Amino acid sequence: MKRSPTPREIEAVLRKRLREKGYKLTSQRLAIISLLSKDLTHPGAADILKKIRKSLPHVSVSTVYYTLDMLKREGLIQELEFYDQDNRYDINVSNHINLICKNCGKIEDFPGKQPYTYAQVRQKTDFQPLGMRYEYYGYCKSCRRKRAG
Amino acid sequence: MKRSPTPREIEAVLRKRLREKGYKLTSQRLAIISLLSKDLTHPGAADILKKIRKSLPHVSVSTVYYTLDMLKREGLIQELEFYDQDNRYDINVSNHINLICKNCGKIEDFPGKQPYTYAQVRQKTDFQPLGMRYEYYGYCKSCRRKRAG
DNA sequence: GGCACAAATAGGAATGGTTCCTATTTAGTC
DNA sequence: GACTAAATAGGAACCATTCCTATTTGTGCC
Repeated sequence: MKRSPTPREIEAVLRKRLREKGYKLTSQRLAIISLLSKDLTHPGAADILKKIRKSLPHVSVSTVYYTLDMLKREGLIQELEFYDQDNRYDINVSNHINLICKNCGKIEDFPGKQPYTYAQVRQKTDFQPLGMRYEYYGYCKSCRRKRAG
Repeated sequence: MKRSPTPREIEAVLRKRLREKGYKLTSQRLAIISLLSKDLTHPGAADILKKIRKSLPHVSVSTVYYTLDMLKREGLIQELEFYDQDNRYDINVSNHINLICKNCGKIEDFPGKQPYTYAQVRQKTDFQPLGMRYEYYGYCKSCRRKRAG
């Protein structure tokens, strides 16, 4: 059984990939990849900005977007768009199912596999998938508990 | 085997529901539900505005959004948010899978069933789903053909 | 260590889909 | 036809994201 990589290992891989591709390892970029390696709550651009400004107070909004866009283009992170919420960013580039709480905004990963493979979709419809999103909207355990009283 | 309702039947149901709930049947609303009953391409707000202005030239942007919001709140249509595209509106409120072409923007329905029921998700994770979205992004048949030459 | 240069950043302006505001208009009812 | 609450038109406001550009910074080289 293959264990999943630690935050430190994930971060090291990202640093290596960026260096290999000739990207400069600026303090802003290192802060962003370090954050995304550890924070698995799929933070949005505003969250990321707020958090990295704790160590780098003058980071600009445009730098965060520019960096996220670069990481996305390089396939190192995944950008997720959600219903009634800002975009979120996820270090997990594999396809998976998200459970999105309409009350607290938390996003969990669903422990189930992709139900139709790209090949199955292609075969059935002649549509060639390159990406997918699968999301459930509702209320998470703790928000249901609060509502019940 | 139950046949699917005709556009005329869908429209009649929407009119009936609105009247029952005490909504006024204005010319703008009738134009919008008539369009959504016939147009199964999941049009966006801008499309809808453009099309209904052919018969009602002074319809405002805000009316279109206000009406779509009302239909959505009443559960008569479904609002869909997409990656890199404006919102779209769909008369089909049942859960289904969309195939979205990254080239021409066309959205097809995938002829497969919902892979995890709400009950299954609830049971597995303690998360209570109320809605879902399942989408594949890629290239449709005709766009692949064009690209091949 | 210091230099040169392209790449990256900060800060602010611009964008554009959507929402908000409110005076005017209208569908439904009697 | 008149009344009234609901709906509409038009434009302003909003706000996440993108664009613009002068300044700063990492990297490679000496």
